[in-house]
Amino acid sequence: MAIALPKTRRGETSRAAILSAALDLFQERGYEATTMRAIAGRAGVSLGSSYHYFPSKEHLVLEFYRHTHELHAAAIAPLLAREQDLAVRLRGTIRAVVVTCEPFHAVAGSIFSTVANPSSPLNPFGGAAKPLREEVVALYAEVVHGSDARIPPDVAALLPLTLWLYQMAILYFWIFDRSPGRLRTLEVIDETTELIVRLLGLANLPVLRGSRKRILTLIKSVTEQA
Amino acid sequence: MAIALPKTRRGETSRAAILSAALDLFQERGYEATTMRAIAGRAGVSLGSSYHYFPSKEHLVLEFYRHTHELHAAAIAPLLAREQDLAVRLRGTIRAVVVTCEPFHAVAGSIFSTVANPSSPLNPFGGAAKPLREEVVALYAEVVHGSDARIPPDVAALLPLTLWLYQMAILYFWIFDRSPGRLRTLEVIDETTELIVRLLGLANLPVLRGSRKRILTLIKSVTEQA
DNA sequence: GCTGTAACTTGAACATGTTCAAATTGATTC
DNA sequence: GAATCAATTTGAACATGTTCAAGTTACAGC
Repeated sequence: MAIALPKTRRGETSRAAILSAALDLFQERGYEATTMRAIAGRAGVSLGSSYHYFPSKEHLVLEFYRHTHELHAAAIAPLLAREQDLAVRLRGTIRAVVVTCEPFHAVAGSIFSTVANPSSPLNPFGGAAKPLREEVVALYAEVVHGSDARIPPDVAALLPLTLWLYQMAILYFWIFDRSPGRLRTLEVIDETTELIVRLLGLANLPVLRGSRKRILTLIKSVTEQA
Repeated sequence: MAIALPKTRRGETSRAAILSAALDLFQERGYEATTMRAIAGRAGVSLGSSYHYFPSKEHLVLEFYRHTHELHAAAIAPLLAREQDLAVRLRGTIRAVVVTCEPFHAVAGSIFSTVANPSSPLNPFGGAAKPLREEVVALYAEVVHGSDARIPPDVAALLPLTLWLYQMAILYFWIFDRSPGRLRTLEVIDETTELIVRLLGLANLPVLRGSRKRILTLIKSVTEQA
């Protein structure tokens, strides 16, 4: 069960070959159609060896997820370095998510459901995915704090986590999107990012103060469970 | 693949026995721990017979879902007949969802993930689950329209579908809730239902008009995909 | 060079969802 | 009552994720 980190060069080679074969095959055939035997076969190792480095097929998905996160982070680095406007930063970041994931669109459905399973070790609220989740949340913290938007501290504290949830919602929509060029998802992104930024601007209105407090308490309560 | 509806009394008996055995076992052992062989065994039929009436194990989950929906609808009927206040109706309805589902809490995780899988025939946005989804949406339409709340028509038109989404979100939270008596979920329900009703009251404020239109367009766009 | 040990590798074995061709049943028709 | 035929039932066979005990490798210490 425990993940065995390779301790020799030979082990590193094997682990890397298995991971690389898995990523390729997931992309080529999808998650379910990729068998552990096929992964082992392409990696040039035996079936049992795969289980030495990855406790289950699901754990290979986690690596897949990490892979796309790294692509995404690299893709938006220039934007985050250059741009100050929050709406532009947010829109660019979320657009980049779906652009980065586009090659995996056909695969994404089964992967998402694997990850959404609360009893899976991989579910984003749970233990195994925690390091990766924190990386993504940190990325959204940079999106927010690197902007020139003036956001009340109580809102700013919870915004990155909320944006991470928002990203997951967009991805779920994207999975169902069959429109050419995934245009509908891009439209929804443009709409929602603008809406979010606008609502952030309204958060200081007296009439919304009460609701804002409620919402913040709620988000804190919901997320601290994870 | 096609679902075979029983055409003889004998077939009806078999189908009913399989379904009943499945519901019992899902509750006793959970979804994954229940094997098709165990279902067939308890139902007193052979393994192959189960597949004559239910194309897959997942399809048995759909029946499970339908079962809880019927329990839920029955549970809230008195409330809906008596009460006029929207906040009370909504809170009672959502509370009843988690109360009804409580016996299945341990099982709910894997069931939810099965259902959330976009490539599953069962996913709530897709085809096979459509009739049931429409029943649930209709139930929320009754919650809204049977109240004395005065809601703008454009909002009222989309509210039931939105509340259905809201119910799914609450259920997802509930699945993770390990607090005694599921108190945290009940708290979140109280908070969110009050928030929803309050925001509905604010929807007519001029400053929110623009956002309201945006939000409605968005919800329509998101849901018509299904 | 030898030995011991930890790391690594292997593939057979197992459990379980699913398929399918063949067997059985039971009602309808003559 | 015999023939027919669709509905139903059966269980063996298959694919695949996972486990595990046994085998192999390679390096550290002598």
